[in-house]
Amino acid sequence: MRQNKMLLPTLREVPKDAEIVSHRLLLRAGLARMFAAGMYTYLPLGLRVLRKIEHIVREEMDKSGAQEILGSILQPAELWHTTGRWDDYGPEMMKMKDRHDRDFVLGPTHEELVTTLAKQEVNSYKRLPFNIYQVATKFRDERRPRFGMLRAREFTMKDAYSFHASYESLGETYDLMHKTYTSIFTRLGLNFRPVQADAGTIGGSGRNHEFMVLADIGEDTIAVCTHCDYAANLEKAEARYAAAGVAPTEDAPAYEKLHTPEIKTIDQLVESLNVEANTVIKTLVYLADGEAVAVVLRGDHEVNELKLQKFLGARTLELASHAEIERVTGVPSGFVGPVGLKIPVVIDRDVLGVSAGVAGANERDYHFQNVVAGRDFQTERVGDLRNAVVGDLCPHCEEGTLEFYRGIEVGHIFELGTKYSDSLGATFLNQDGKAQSFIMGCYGIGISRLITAVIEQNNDEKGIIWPMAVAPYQVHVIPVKVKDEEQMRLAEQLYNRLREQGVDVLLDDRDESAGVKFKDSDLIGLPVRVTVGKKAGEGIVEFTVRKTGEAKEVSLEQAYEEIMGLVAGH
RNA sequence: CGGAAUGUAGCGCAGCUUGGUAGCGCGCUCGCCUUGGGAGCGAGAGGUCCAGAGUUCGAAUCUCUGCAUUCCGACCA
Repeated sequence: MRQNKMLLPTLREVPKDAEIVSHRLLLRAGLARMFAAGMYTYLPLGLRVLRKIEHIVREEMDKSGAQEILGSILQPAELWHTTGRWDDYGPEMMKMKDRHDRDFVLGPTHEELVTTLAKQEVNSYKRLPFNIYQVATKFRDERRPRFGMLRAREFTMKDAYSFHASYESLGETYDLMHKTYTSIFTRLGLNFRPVQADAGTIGGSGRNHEFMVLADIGEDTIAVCTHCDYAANLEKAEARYAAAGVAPTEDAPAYEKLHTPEIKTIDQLVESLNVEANTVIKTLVYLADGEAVAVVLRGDHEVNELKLQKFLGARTLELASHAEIERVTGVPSGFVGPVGLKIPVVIDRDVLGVSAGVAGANERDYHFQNVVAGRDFQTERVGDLRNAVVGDLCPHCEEGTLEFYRGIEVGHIFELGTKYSDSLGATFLNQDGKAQSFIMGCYGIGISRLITAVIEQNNDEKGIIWPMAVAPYQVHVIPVKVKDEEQMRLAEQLYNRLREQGVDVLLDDRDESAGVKFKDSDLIGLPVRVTVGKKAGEGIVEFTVRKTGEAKEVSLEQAYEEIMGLVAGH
């Protein structure tokens, strides 16, 4: 491609609404433009990156034996009513009506559609297992689109769905997809981790893993063991309970009341009573399916609402407001405690290790000290209800502790089981001649999100540093002075020769100053640059690797050989 | 959905307090000059000042309402 007429609008100044590095570079390097929150137009350069990522994903999926289809994005509401997800997904879905006032959905994911397809077209165990996928646009009406393309309302996703006659078969395909995803993200040059996660509204009965690209701007926190390969999303991460830390209750003195006017928060307690936060017993009030329940935690811990919801078996869970707290407990928030509390109480197990704690007295402006779990309040319902914290013991091995990273979720794989086939009545005849629900798995990759992830992990103060595998062009050829016939002739010669060999080359044939060309070249970040300058007459050019900045003067022939070596395999 | 900020030329911003001819830098067009790190000189083009209503002789500026974008949180995956 010649740069002169290309729609490649690089920006010198940073658009003020872009805060994170990848978003700024996306705009500055002329890859895409935003027209409304969470909606982007890919420009030529950005589209090439998207296509290259898609290509790698397709190659690896095809290699795994999966078959590509393309489903309708517009879907009738009935499908979603049948599985109950019209309500479960709720406002996250883009909904619309046609001229007959019938409801439709712009698909946020395609389990309903593909399961229905299988129901209609496959009716024998002899056709199983199979795995079908598509690369398609998805719509989600996000409450808050942000971070550029990281959380968009319209985005490109690869989604795959596998169908099986047995759980063994599902497990095999799940493992294969795990391997396939690992190959894909490795080829993209990403630093990533597969982690255990929550299945969310996709649901499912079996295993599920998220593939996380490590990056500070990631929206998720992941807990990783220092010793073994345990890694989990914080929403899911367990901490091994150190039972040895439980103190004997007999030794503690009886609890007594303290006057603590206007002392409501843990921080205030820690300061005014001169105690450690880990000896404070805090009590939060939640509404689980509308019923009040008190959650008791150590002062330095945070409740994990997913764990709590599962522990309670609740369908909905929300933190009670100050008014509701006072209504159900009779005490203003800040002074609620487990001793003598009237509403049901659940306790995080680490509270059992607090030997003589400080807790709310269920009376305005008073706390108790020397409170002991089991002696002073009931401990019938105890569980792991808190977020793991740095330094917690690994739940998986004997030696490690947990450390935290931020991650961008770029893939998620699920063992679904029969959730969708059951509700949609998607069955096949098994070997015994009986109707059986398909056993399913599903596997997603956020293709457009990967662009953000790649940029986030591959940039410097000058711009993007594309890995060869996804670079929009592999080589940037820059004649410094386009009016110099010698320079242009040499540059064109290299450009044409590389193109004939199938190398993606961008030729900067703009009549711009050298400075402008170099700045743009660094910003766009193609892996290799060949500068044709003053020594063009001698057949000498400069060969530069963007990543290392390493530059050397070589003959045109040497430059060609170096490039062919670097692009080999891509 | 709660909190905060911002909206003026393609991009980045000033002007608003104290109402009176809409400005700067970059980019863009033309000419000259220049071509190894966002050059220089000269001449130009480009604006419903987010929208609507109000106050006023007069509103980018004051008031109200709405919309949009961004950030924090909640939420989602």
